[in-house]
Amino acid sequence: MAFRFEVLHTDPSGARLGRLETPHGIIETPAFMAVGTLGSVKGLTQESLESIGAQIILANTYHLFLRPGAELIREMGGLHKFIAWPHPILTDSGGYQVFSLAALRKVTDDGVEFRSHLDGSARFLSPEKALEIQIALGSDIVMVLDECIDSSSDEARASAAAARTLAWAKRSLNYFNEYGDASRQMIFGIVQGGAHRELRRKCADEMVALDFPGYAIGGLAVGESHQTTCEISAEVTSRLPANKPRYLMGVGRPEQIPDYVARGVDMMDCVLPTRSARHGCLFTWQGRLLIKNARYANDSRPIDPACECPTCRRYSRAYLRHLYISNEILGATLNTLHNVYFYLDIMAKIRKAIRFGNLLGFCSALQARLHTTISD
RNA sequence: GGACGGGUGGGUGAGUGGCUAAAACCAGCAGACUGUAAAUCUGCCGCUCCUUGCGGGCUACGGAGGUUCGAAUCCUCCCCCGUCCA
Repeated sequence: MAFRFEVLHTDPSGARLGRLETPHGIIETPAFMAVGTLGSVKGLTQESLESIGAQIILANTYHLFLRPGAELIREMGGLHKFIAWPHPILTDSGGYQVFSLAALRKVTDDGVEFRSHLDGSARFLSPEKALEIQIALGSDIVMVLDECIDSSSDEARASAAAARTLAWAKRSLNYFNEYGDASRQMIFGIVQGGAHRELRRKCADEMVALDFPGYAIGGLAVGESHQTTCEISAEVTSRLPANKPRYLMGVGRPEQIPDYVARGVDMMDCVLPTRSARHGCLFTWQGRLLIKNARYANDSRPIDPACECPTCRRYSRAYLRHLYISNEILGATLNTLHNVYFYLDIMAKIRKAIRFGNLLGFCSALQARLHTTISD
């Protein structure tokens, strides 16, 4: 069987240790997936991703559809070959762009009409089209097109988006069953419902009834409190089948990740480590470090003395600050390498904690300091 | 020696009587970033006082005088810089 997910161990908190086998490799869960929207984790080479143990990365259907186009990627032998990443890839459907590009799109029951941010041309993404593209890309995990809304949306709005997401999920599944290959790609349904528990429950139950091989929780961490994100996540995961992977989309901050894992989440992705790195915000076991701060001008220490990433093993804060201030590309690369390693390291430590049944102990130790900005 | 042009806050550089502590950009300082339209965005950036307010005082547009209720802006002289002519 090309895909196999198994839960190896469950922590008292509800956290799951698992492994997901795909045709391009195994993913140990809970897993963090670095975001490579355009087929590139910004600033990093595929070699460097491998060197820090990345097992899966994300790419984006909408963005690759605009450029270079799904057809070209298919001609080039598929996304894995095109980007020279022979390991697992998950493609997001473009559902998030429904949310983030609100000013440039129009949503109907049919699908989403986007005005391309590249050239202004009209582009249409339907559930079927999103699947067609992802099938052409050949990603290991494909996501259904969903309607992502602001978490402050009222119940009527959230209900409509959830209903649309559900209808689209059915169409997506039909399309995939007809044109896809379940031995080659795994399709995930996405639960919406805003910050409304009842809607989330309903959407989760109906999504489960469609019997997807995996489920995602979307539309969270888009403005609501962390507590709400946790509550909604717990609400949804409690309704999802235990033997299938759960993916909480778009989270989170380092100190929040264990909270999601404790709600039974197996997979996460977030632009925070990569974007923050480019913006000079580095994550450490002591909290966040803003490398451009003047206080690091002559600091010969590594970003985090407790970190064993390639950046910390070799380069000083002073040098990294210089690179950042001077706008040198290398700064973005080294910073990104550190932050992604840091996230992967958190996940490795979380998996270890789950194995020993002590995730909550790990959480409290971690969270006491991770939310701060360090100043030494 | 003569003719033009010009000297503005750390830098470049707008501004040609009050709306100017003085645009914009850069530099500097600080902050934000959660399925990436993001190597981006935001705030501060003369000194000082306090009841921290679209608050008060002081200093500031090469220098010194002057005109004016009011001058970076107009006039006079001086000092610098650039270009051209002797």
